Amino acid sequence: MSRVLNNHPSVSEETRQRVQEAIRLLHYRPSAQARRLVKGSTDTICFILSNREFLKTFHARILQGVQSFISTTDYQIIYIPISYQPQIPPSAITLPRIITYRDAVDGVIVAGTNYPNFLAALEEIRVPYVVFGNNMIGDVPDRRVDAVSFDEEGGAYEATKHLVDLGHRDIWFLGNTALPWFRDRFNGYLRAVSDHDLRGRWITESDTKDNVQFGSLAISQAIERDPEVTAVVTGNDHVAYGVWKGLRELGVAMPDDISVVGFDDTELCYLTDPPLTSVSVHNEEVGAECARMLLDKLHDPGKRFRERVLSTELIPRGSTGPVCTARAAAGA
Amino acid sequence: MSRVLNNHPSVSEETRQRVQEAIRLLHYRPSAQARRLVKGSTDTICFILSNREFLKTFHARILQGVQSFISTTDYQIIYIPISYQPQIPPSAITLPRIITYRDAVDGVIVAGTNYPNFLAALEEIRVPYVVFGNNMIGDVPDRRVDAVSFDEEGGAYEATKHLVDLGHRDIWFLGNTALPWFRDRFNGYLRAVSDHDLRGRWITESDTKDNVQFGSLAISQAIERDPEVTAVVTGNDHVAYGVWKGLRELGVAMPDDISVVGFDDTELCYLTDPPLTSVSVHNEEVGAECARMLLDKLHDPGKRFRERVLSTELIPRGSTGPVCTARAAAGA
DNA sequence: CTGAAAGCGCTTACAG
DNA sequence: CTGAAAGCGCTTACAG
Repeated sequence: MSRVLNNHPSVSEETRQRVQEAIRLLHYRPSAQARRLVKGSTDTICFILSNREFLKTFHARILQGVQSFISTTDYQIIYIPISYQPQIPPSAITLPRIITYRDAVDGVIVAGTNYPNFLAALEEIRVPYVVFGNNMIGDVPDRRVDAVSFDEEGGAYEATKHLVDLGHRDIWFLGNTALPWFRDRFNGYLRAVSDHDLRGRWITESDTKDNVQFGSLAISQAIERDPEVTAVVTGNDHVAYGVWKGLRELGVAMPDDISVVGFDDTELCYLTDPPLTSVSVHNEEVGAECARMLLDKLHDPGKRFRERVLSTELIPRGSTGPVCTARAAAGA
Repeated sequence: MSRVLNNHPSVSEETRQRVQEAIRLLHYRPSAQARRLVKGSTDTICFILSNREFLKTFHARILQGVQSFISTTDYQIIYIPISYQPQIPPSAITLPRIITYRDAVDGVIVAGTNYPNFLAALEEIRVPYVVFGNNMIGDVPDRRVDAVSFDEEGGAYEATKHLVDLGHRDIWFLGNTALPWFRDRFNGYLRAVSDHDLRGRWITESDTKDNVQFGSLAISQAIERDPEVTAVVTGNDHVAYGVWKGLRELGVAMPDDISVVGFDDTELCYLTDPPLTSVSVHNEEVGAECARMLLDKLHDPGKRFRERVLSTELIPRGSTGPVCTARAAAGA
């Protein structure tokens, strides 16, 4: 019967029919466990979300990318959120039970916010894994991890350049650089500003963890300190949304007086008027790339892959416009 | 060795030590498959998201609830998005490979948007399942499915009553009732209005699928047709957000001139000024309840559970206020 | 308390 | 082309 189930070539048509008839009659369903035991593989990968309160849209899109790649194969995805302390030694981390088995999952995709100690713990039990690199905090010491990232720094560079190309010269950066990813974005901004011989100005410290609120506050401070400002690059869409709100309260028009660029290309972009220009990080591609890399590793155990960095894409929308518009408005 | 691993009582301390030493030395990790084969159970449940483009926040919260309940047990969750046609017969639906096995998953939680044919297909292969009931479209014919829902109708009733209690008499409902869940909410609104001898008015048709846009349009139409309107109940937070935007453009103050209630208690509630009063549906509790019911079923095979309906909770915020404020403002 | 054996339900050479 | 047997790596009575 096994041969019928697995489409073995050497089965006579008649036998095949008979067996399939019996299968139907008996409501037979094969045992996945027994098959896996003898096959030695599980066709299961694990998507681990670390240190996040729940699966927000950003990571849901990554998971979606993983899923859409994986769905072309026979693999399936186990979803596990975990949390752990950054400081504790690897051996003190309690790994999810399921990955402590030798053959329950073939490999792991590690998303969420992660620290080197967790990766070390995975190394210890020799589970093949791929990391979503952008939210890694701290360096992985001596070895190159297999990671997929998108280019925060390049995205911010592009965003800034977009404003420069529109004629802006007085461009601020608003975003709390205590967050590592905001720091990379800030660096991209700095490089772009310096490449174009402009003077950069910024607000990178924040009392609040609420990025929307930070945005509103920061833009009013920026305008106060620098009434000539015509454009801002923000740490993410939430900050940009806050900026939009702040501008409305101040009676400043976007983009006529001030152009605003967000980052992450979230749903927030469509909640402002006009919609936000933003940097899309293509989360689904990131997820698909994680999945691809992991499957490559599974087929080629022990092999190390270089970090793969996906480029971002600026999506121009109504929140950014040529600087002349702003001047005309100011002159009117 | 097995006895050591499974903490069998009758193992001498010395033997235990020796065995664990060997386990460490050899980097031994047990085989999940072999154990499951002999145990006969998988400790795996499957979270199926039907007919959705991806895991949005609403369902992510349900999944989170499932997860947080399940994490107190030894179960794990396989995540599978699927899509199928509502009209085709059950036998024509391609079920995810994994649940066609007899012992790969112990049970299934069905979320997303679902139709009776899919449930029938699950019945056919005798997989224990629990359905998230609110997004079921069409009735399940002769038998009671095991489902968990929240009370849309009651939530809308409560929202409307909240406005009545604040003194509002001219309350509109805005929401496209082509969507079944909006229809239930509309019914709750109607019942509340009728219970308080008020005349209800509404806009329940829409050309656009964009609820934000619908909200903006609808509120301006409502005001045009009925300048006396002092409050609106909306289909969900997106509609309410659109209403807020529309009000700003019209120069109408919220809540001073018009009070607004949203539904779902999403992140949007904090994006308006002031924040939206909304009806929380406690997604995580819904998820946890699905998980609890499914595990109950697994322990008690064949048992049918009644649909469990969880109550919603009105979360009052700044977008609703007493009607007197509005009158005072109008008089000023 | 512990060793040795049976058995879970498959797949896959091995004979015929 | 197909039947019968070995073996995957565990758990759990069964002896001792």
